[in-house]
Amino acid sequence: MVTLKDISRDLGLSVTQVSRALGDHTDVNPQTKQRVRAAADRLGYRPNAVARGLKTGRSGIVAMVVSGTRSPEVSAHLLEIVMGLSAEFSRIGLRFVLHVAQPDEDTAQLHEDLFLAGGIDGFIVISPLRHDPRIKALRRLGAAFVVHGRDPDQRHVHVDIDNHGVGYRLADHLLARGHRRIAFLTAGDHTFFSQERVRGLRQAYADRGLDCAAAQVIGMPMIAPEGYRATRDLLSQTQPPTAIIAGNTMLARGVYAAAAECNVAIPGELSVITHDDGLDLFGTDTFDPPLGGTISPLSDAWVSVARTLQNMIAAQNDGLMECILPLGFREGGSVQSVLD
Amino acid sequence: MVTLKDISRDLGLSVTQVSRALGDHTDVNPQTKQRVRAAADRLGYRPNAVARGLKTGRSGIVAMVVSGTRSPEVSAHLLEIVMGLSAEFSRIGLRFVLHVAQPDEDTAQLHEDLFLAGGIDGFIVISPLRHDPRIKALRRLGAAFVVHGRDPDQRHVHVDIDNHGVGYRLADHLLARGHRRIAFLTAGDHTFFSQERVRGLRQAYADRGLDCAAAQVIGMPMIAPEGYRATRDLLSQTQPPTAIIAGNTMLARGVYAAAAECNVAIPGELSVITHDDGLDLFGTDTFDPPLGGTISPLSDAWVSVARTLQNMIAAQNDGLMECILPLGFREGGSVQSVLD
DNA sequence: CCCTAAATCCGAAACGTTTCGGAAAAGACA
DNA sequence: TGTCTTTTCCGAAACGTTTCGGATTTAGGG
Repeated sequence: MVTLKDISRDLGLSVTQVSRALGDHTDVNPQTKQRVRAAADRLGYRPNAVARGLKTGRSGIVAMVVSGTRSPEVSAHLLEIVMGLSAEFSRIGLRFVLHVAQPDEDTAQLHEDLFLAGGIDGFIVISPLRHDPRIKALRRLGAAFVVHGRDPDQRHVHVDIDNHGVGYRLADHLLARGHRRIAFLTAGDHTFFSQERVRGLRQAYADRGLDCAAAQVIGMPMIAPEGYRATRDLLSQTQPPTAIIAGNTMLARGVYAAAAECNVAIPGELSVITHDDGLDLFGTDTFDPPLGGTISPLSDAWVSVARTLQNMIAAQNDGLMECILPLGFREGGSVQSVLD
Repeated sequence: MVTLKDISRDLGLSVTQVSRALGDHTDVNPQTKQRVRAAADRLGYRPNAVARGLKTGRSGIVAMVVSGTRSPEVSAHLLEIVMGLSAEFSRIGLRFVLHVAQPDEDTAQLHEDLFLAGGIDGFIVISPLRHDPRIKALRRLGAAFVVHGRDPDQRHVHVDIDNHGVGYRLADHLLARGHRRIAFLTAGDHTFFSQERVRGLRQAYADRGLDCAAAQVIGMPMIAPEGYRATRDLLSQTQPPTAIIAGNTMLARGVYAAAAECNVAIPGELSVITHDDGLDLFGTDTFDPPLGGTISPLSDAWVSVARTLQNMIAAQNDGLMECILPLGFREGGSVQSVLD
């Protein structure tokens, strides 16, 4: 391994000056810098991240811990998220690594172990639950971390979207077109984002003076097979809903499949609408008819997540920060009015 | 952060003795060990992995770099692999992390950067190509790594199965039951394992004095949609094959789907057989009729991979090691004889 | 009571880097 | 010539750990 000392010996300089030259500090002669850089190149010097980490207390590595899963969709979704985060972090000079835990492993403990061992500057937490134990652990440890989403039961830095707005706008879009019996396929009640969306939906009914009892809120894992199953059930009711809100595009995929199988035309006999997180996988443009709804690309979220975490690491910024990303809307062709 | 120095001060001992006590060395009084351990517990001491890494040159972290992908099946497959490796490494006290590269990123360069920065003891390489650039880079750097699979163009430590045997046994099993027109759905020719399997298949024909021209070898990405498409094509031939060998269970899934859609009965009108890597996802018991073929659980491979890498890291073992895992066979109910 | 060996301890150096405080040299100005 | 800046450099300490070599104490054997 080539070290600073090797370069300094080669050049007859002190280790100090070599370090400062490579770090482009001010108090080193410009042509000395050149010589040092040349020598470093020639000898194949690579700074030792471990030594640097010991001295500076920073490794340049951020991590995310996720639980393994059996669902191919969840895996694919997860990996696309990881790719997005990875790209964003490498853009700002940080390295992003993933630790995949066993499904039954205690991830809060894992975060703690990882943090206390040192060598990890910060963490990303996604899909927080209410009273999320990972967040609790990271807070207790004083670790730098940012959450994508929000746990209302604990204060923490987060990047999120306006989920109340998502529920409101999706419902309102349907209500404005005469729909009343609306089914809302969403996550279980253990997640805040789902609670918020439901609240938004109810608000939309209320703002129009309507009774939200006409809406059916159904919680489930947000993957295609569940959307399929729920839709089959819904369509076999005596009074099936005229519109379905799918919490994400995977659920929507299931809704489309079930509708096709039941010979229910979209949007003729059933309107469908979703929130689209902009992942390639299950993109709304792969739907026929094209799927409408709110849009907020995750790729935008990752930019904020990465930058925010970088700030926290650099500045020990303890001031609570929150970043709510804007919401778009795409008309699509999956909704039809039921007004006369 | 609680350090050895804190403990030593608390106990009136030297840092040396504290370190040795916690390391359970011989020349420290048993009851001193107790005191030290108690103090460490009480103060909440956690060894600093970075400092230890600087001193020992080992971090206890092994990594795998993979390219991101668009295919949900590949993602799911990958994540299950990662879970398996993760479990195995954590069992032997090493930490396994994943770095997901962009699809267009140079992974060989990434391995190099990661290694030269220090802090990573070894690497896992899966799905090697011929003349694999990652292997070339790791060899050049003298890094510890083990490959699952094999690149015959370079010497390296690897854990693999007998792929010639896989091809041979699968083909032989069908040939013994009278099949001659056999389609073999496998990976492209850029992978050694596929070449070997094909060689095995040809050998099986030859050993029976048969002309292997009756076999169709078709290369493709080994995922369900491709298996589906290929099977549709095959079944629409004027003389369709009487048996299909699917390179893995994902391909087999596609084969089953296509056969069902074409109203071709398995095994009545079409025999199917596969190599099963024992992943939960697409397990052979989820097939109807149950899918037969060779078996070699990847979970077994991970045990070897982890242990081998551990040895390499510990002992700088440069002696070329190779580990060929045994092959099982499961009869299943997906093959029928075409003999009179 | 002395000598040796075992048991138990400790100081100091090392890993490779960053950085603080100062030192030397050179030029500017009086 | 002497003083003051500016430029350019360097020694040494520090991060937290492991480990080598030696030091001190205690026990055992004669």
